[in-house]
Amino acid sequence: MARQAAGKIAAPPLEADDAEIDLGILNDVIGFRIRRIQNHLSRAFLARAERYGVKPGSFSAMALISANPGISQIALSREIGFDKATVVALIDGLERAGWAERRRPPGDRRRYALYATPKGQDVLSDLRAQAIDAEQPIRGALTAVELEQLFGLLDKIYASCFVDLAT
Amino acid sequence: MARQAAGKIAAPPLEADDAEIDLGILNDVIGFRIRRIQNHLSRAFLARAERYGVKPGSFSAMALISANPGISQIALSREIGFDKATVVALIDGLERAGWAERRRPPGDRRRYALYATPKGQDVLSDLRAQAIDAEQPIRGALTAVELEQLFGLLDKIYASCFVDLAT
DNA sequence: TATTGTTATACTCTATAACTATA
DNA sequence: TATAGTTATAGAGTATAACAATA
Repeated sequence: MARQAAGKIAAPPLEADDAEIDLGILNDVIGFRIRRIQNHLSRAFLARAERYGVKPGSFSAMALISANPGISQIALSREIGFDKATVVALIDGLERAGWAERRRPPGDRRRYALYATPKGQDVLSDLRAQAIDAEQPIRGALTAVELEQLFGLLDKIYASCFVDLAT
Repeated sequence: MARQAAGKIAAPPLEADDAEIDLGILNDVIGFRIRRIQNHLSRAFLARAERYGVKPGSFSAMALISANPGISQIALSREIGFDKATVVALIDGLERAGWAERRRPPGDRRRYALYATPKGQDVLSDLRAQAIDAEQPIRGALTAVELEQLFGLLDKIYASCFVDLAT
């Protein structure tokens, strides 16, 4: 509501526009409501992580590799929702940065086993801090109970995305 | 089941396949948890809405135009998070499809006032049904109370994205 | 034949910058 | 000078398809 952002000249006397926009039917569409939040979070995180040179997906990839040492590229691609071909360039970047590495596992010479390097672990730790920091406004606006509710709901919701596969 | 974290001795973990992937620190990152849900919803909706020829943003744009008759392109761009230049092509498409139209309002000949056509209203109604249908698995997995909790949390969360502007 | 990874390619989406016309 | 809209352009991001190596 308070328009005056610090530092600038008097706020442009925009007509009521902004604050009074009606979402209409979008109010009931979960996907829309979630997307605008995700857009904000994404931009806030990327702005903070800029100096690390992270690209969309590389943070997620690093986290998954770190948590699942030896994971294959194809399993990784499924988990982050990218095509396997896209993951190739992603891992190339991680290797160039020295954050992760490919190793040939003894059993199967088709696949690569992915591992995070110590340097990668450090960067990941920093990136996690940036991600949490970017979400601080949200965490600050919710009570501990609400935050717990949120994660519980996200659990249920994500699980529900796959139930129909079994029916 | 949890394989020794990155130990050097740790035997090559045979791929634990999808279901056993550990999210690691991503478990605590709201942005990641939200994004994977949004990805699913987005794809489910686009698959259903394919035959309408909707592009990303056109459903949101139609809903906002319909709920805010006479809205300007620039106000619309702010609301859906696109650049004003991007909105031009978006509205071009909506006009070509006969779903929306630009009118010059009497007061200010710089701006356009956007309106949904009757045909646009009909399509919007269909699209809304598709969106809700795409979300059906989620709605089915949540109780009425949980669904209400969800919308309440989304309200609070989105509002919190802007509070820092006032500080 | 199926699976993992790679390459080459093309397409979609979106922002940026410079411009016009109104105010 | 500031705002609404437009155009042209470039870039990021991603998928698709064909392929090689291995199983």
